[in-house]
Amino acid sequence: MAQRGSYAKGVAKREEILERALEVIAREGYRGASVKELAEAVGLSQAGLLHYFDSKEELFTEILRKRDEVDSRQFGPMPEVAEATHLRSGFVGIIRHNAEVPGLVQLFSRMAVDAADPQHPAHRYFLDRGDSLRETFVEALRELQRRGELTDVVDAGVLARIFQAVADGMQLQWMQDPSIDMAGTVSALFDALDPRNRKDPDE
Amino acid sequence: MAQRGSYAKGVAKREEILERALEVIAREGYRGASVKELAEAVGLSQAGLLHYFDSKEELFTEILRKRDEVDSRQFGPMPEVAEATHLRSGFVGIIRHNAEVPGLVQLFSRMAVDAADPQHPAHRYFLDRGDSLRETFVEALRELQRRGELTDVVDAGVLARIFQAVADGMQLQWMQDPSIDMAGTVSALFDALDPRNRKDPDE
DNA sequence: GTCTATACTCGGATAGAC
DNA sequence: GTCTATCCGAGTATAGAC
Repeated sequence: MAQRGSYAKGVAKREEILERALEVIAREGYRGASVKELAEAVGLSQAGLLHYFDSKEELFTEILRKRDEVDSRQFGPMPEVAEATHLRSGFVGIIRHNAEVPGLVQLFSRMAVDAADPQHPAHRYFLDRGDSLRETFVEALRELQRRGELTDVVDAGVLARIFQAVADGMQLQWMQDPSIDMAGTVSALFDALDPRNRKDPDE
Repeated sequence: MAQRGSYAKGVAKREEILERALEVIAREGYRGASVKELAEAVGLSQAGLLHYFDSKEELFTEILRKRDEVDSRQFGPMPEVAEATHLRSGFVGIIRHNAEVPGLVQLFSRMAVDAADPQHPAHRYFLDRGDSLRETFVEALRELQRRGELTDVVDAGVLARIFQAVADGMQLQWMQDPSIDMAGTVSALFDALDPRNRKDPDE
């Protein structure tokens, strides 16, 4: 099951399910939802939904994957965001968008914790996602450093980790108190790390 | 119950239980532990343990509180860490210490997600803890800004949020991959935000 | 392919004996 | 104050009919 190779089982339907699940969770939130709840929201019985996935954990992992896929379509493929000039606006834009879909933020954070267990289906997902995110970042950050728009006191790889951590950490704060400005705070970090903002007034 | 007022029920024992729980979780890790598991590890039956707490959620919330209490004893009371000069070393020290107690990091992160629900007993805990952490930080950060050791491009309150987010976010990354250097990365952020590191070589 | 029905497990809570 | 025993609900997974 779940294998796309050979003659996969209802791949199209599967994708459709994931997209619907995504909408539902984004709109109605995620509170440790059970398979049954999600199934009904998607218009299937619990058993019917699990027909397409091996387990609950796999199901939710696939939802996260689908989300990345959808996002990267909407916000332009990563390569584009990767361009140094658009890194900041692209990143901040995604975060601003996330503030519109609290359910997905919760799902992501919850899974991130559960997936700490190397046995969890989402474990590899998070590792790979982190790697690729930082890869994209490092490239763009290096370019910014070359241009003198970003501090070069710290290695770009470390800065990439920091940006990732800030984004994830701000989500935690925001879940407790949705009134805070996730995107604005991350944006401020770019300012704080821009050496040009610190030249003496008599430039 | 759980009220310290009037004639509390075995307050001493309660505290002892929390301290033991802390040790056990720190040492043996936390994998969404059940009350029963924890109870046995602490030398009680499930019912025996729940005699001291209203519910599982309340129990684990209290464990987090106890942890803060213990930590603040070990690392000097917050007021001391709050001193600008020691902010960085104090903060980084705590993070380094956290890397020695993975179970507590997991418990904290897990609870942070669950407590997004305003009904959760730990909801207030996280709000208050965040407030007080940032309060402490803001004071010290302002002093650093005055001394010219920290960028003043961004408001100290925002910087405080950023530091909190980085610490929390690095924990998530570290749970996935314990080989990364949480403390070192946070430390690097201090460097990156220090304007003195950016003066021209011909100072 | 999808449903209904059910089996099974786990975990939290509670009653009641000692 | 602590235990044993039990209850109950939730939730996943699976069997089997249609």
